[in-house]
Amino acid sequence: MLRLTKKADYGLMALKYLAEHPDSVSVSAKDIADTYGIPPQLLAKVLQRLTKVGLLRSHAGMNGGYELSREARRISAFEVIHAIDGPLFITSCTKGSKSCDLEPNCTIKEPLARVNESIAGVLKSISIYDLVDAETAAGRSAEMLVTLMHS
Amino acid sequence: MLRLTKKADYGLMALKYLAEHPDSVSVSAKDIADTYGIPPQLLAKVLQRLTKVGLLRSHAGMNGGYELSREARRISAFEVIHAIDGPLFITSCTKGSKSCDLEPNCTIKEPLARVNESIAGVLKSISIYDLVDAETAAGRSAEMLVTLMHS
DNA sequence: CAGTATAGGACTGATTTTGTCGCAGTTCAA
DNA sequence: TTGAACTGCGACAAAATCAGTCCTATACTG
Ligand code: FES
Ligand code: FES
Repeated sequence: MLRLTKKADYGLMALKYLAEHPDSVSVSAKDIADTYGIPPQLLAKVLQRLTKVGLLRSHAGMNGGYELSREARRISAFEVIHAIDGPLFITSCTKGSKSCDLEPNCTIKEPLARVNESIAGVLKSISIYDLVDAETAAGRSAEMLVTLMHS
Repeated sequence: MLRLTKKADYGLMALKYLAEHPDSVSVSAKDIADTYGIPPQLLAKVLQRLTKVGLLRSHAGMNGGYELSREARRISAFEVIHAIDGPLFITSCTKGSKSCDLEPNCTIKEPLARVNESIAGVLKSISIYDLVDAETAAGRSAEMLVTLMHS
């Protein structure tokens, strides 16, 4: 349950890699795929998607590749996951498109929406930079959560 | 993404139903399935699973059915989801059974484990009773979270 | 015993996820 | 100007997971 798709995982790994190599002007999908041992073409698609939503800047051609469009500190895990896996909804029926047939009966959706918000809050409080410098993540996460809950 | 399986949804709905009908000594799977319009046999399996892990008590035979094994306030959404959807967590590679092949390279797992804990915390702070009396859920959730984070 | 209910294994079909292939466009540098 | 090394897509195939059904056994009630 509640598991991230591999694509999202790949995306986070790639962004982390980019954050760790700010010196390189741009890194190709293949480079990242090779170092992590993940399917190059699949990673390429993930990175293309991240580019499309504006988290990355791409550069075609020889010595081309990708670079972060903002500093790692300003890219949240939520954005990445949202871009790749789509809007995260804990309820099995996606409220967005088509409400499920048990809508009138199901009273579980509402309270679970709050849980959803909490989770989104946690994810928003984690930045790519936090993945690099893992130690700071816990503290920041707790801080953000408290303020989030008081709002 | 991050969506609950329908089974887990059904399980939560059923438990909520049971919490709302404490007067009835026991309720059959069919009763619940009918009121919510979900496949009876599927719900039956879910309830069987919940019985197996001790969240419900079952009673075969005529006028048989299920009842909560504890008060609704003491059954968390986490337990229900965990029982039905299994222990798999936000990291795509289940740490429990078999570590994925990119284990040595992937440095993302660790920080994400914290996120995982936070989410589990939220789920643990929601009880079946909170689903019934939805208004209180938000408050309790926030409270629990803050204490959780400070531990 | 007859009827109703849980218990659970096996199985099929639907849906989602994961990964591949092929081709078109872009950039760079020899 | 040619070709190698890239990104950008769309379609597709393979694999895994989920949802739902069926069938049989067992337990309890009256
Ligand atoms: S399961 Fe669809 S509205 Fe709750
Ligand atoms: S994806 Fe398996 S260890 Fe990170």
